[in-house]
Amino acid sequence: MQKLMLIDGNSLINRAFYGVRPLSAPDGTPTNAVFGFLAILQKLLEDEDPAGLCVTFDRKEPTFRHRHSAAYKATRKPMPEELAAQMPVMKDVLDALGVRRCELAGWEADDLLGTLSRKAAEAGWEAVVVTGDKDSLQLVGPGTRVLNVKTRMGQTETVNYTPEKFREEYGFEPEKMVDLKALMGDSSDNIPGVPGVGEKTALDLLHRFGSLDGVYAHLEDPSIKAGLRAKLESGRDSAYDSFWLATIDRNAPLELSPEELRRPAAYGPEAYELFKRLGFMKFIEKWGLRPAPDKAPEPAAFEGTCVSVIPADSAQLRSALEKAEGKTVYYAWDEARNEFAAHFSPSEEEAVAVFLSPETYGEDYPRALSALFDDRSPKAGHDVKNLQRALLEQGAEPGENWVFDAAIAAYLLDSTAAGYELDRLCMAFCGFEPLSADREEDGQMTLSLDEDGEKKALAARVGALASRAAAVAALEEKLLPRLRELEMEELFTRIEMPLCAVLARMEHEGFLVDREALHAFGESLVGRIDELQAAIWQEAGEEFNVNSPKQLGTILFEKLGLPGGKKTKTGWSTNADVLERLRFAPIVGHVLEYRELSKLKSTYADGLLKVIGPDGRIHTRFQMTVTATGRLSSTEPNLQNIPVRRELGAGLRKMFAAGPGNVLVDADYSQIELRLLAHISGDENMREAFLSGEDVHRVTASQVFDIPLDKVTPEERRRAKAVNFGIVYGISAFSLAQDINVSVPEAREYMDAYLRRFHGVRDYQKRIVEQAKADGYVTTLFHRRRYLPELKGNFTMRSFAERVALNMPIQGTAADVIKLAMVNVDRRLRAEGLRARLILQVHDELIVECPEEEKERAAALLQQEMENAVHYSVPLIAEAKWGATWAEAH
DNA sequence: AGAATCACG
DNA sequence: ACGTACGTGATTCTG
Repeated sequence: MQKLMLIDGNSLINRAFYGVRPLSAPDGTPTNAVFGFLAILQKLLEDEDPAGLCVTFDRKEPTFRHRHSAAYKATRKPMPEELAAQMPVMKDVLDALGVRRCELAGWEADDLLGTLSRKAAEAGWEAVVVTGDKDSLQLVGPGTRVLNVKTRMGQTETVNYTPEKFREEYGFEPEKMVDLKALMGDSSDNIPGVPGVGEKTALDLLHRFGSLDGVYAHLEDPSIKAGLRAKLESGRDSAYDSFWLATIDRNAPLELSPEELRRPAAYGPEAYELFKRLGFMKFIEKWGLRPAPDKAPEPAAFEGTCVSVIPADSAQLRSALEKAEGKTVYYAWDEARNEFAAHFSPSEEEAVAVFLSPETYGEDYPRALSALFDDRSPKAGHDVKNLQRALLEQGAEPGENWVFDAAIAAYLLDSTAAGYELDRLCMAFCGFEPLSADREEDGQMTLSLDEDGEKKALAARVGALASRAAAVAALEEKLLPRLRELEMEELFTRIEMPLCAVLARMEHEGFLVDREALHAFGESLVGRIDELQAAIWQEAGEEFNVNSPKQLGTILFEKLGLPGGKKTKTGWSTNADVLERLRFAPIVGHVLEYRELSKLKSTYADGLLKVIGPDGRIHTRFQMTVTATGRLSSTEPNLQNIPVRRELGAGLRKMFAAGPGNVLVDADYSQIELRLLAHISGDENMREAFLSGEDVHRVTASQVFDIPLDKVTPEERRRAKAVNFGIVYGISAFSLAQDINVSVPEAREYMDAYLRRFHGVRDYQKRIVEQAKADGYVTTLFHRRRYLPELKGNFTMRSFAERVALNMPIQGTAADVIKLAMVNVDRRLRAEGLRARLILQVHDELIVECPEEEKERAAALLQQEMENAVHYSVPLIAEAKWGATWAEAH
């Protein structure tokens, strides 16, 4: 049977709008809802592959029904301006894709969906109605399904309502959806229903009496309590009016037949042009959109002479670079081939590209590279840290004076963007894509072509790399002024750019690990893991995969009947929080230990062994453009989450060691986030706590529980610590209660007491949220910013965004501060001629490896630079220790 | 590919 | 009434 997909345009674009991060076309038109809509559409088309497609829209004019309803008084909520501005774009997009739109004055989108689905059924097609609202569920029936689309945290999920599914969920026939709405109403649709009757009551009434009429026919039924009966009696008119309002009219005067709604076989060039203009790279690729054959996209033409130089020796290289003196040089590299290009403009009429390939140089390649990156000019690139690391791996010098990184600039402008690849940035900021070097194809070309062909292939590689370098120049022109406008030039120039080289060297240096000890540790776990598995199977009475939460849940909560609340959307929750409460059952203790050990074995023992380099060291990769707050992250492997909290796991840190004759110096900030909260909020009480040098959690306990400082018990301190953490994260009483295992009212008392005592913090919280709502973003003390579009969303999203608004300035400023400290530490270590080198950062902790004899100086230097990176109204304290291993030094 | 879990600050 | 702490990454299972 052929499928006709009917989409409720208004409902879907609304879903797409909320919770989608801000996004706009190069000309400034907001496009986030359109983008979100397309993402949903793409998934729908993939899943369902319908033969026909139509999107319906509401008109602004009130419908016939609205005008004639006594109950319909309230005006509809106006569409947010930002969304309304996107409706014309939405329509252009659908037209360009050849998707039929349908709207009709005086008729609601629902009526059109109803009418079209009826026509589909009559023509022998299956209708699939897609909507985010529940009203259309009344259309479910033979030949018509409804896909209910929900968006959660950017993810879309659909519920497929067949008649069976509907009956299973609601317990009555789909057409009785109208009766349900008539009773319970629908605030989003301005359907009043019976005042005082909600979903629960309405469902119960329908299950017992079958329909609205049934309910009113049995109004005197003794099972209906007097209060409810009174509500039903006084709400009778409203209920029947609501019934009429909620009924979809499947006979709208529409002339469309399913045949006319067939999808086009291919998308035309209009779609390409429009999507390019909007910056929708992802969809151009996904849907294979192509420009009209006669006008392939061209980067803005360069009027002037363009010279490509492939120097054959260092003399030629030197002379090629002469004219670069003082001009910014833009670099690009090809990771797979290890080829590098420099691009610069000696004058407005000239452009020069210098290209280096290992093929030409052999052993001299490092020296040639060092020359290409010498310090006669400021340098710029895209993903500079990785480029610098590549040079270090080659044995070349990346040079100084790196002034611009397109990826980092774009990240500072929007730290929650989907990505910062060069192509994407070009498209978004300059409106064209650079030529990209398709590496694999090139590789095959060179192998199979003759000499002349090889020259062509080489020219293509040079061209592609030069074009990428030139793209960086174009991006600098767009991004740098914007960074200045947002007051982030300092952050960019003084912190992020110099940090690239520091991180490149840290990655290059790596962290020595004891391979044998790590292997032995892993092996030592195997026996116990097997024992535990056997015990678990025995206690369960059957063999199953303990690693499967699903199977484990079934065993624990169904077979063994342990008390467990359903938590996750796929079934039982079996996380440590849940299991910890069930420790009385021996099997649960065994599962917890099994989990602990298998985590250590798979992620740490086995995982780390896999990434030890030939030099015996682990070279993590620090990501500079990942986090929303400005922190670094660490991957392949992640060295920022090596166990420490529990004894067994902490043993791993004995295997992270200093090289022969060396020692590790580990310095960490004490309570940096709380200190920054004290400074940023200006809370006098909290500042005094830090200035006094007392343990801040004890001070907090003494204040919150109103007891003398020396009477604070360890348990009170523990709770106060949890309150402090919670405050930094923007806590609710519920979560605090959960965390420290007290009742919700009790947790609320703690929080109230806290905010009474630290009213500067309370004022700060209020202030920052208001500020965020007014601006749409929050910033750190270094002006790093994070946009918070979710502040405009529903309750859940808004609450989340409010917590982020509280936390980001604190977490983000801490990130700024330690980054600055790293730049200063690295600079001083080198200036003072020490051999000590930074090798790891773990958010508030820096690790240096140095010769034994430098340890005191390195420790002092670390502490000094960390404590003096900034001078705020609360001192920052760092403590440095040393040892042969990470375990000893921390 | 997404969900669940758990390691860290 | 809602739904429940901020920021990450790796591994494993599952559809």
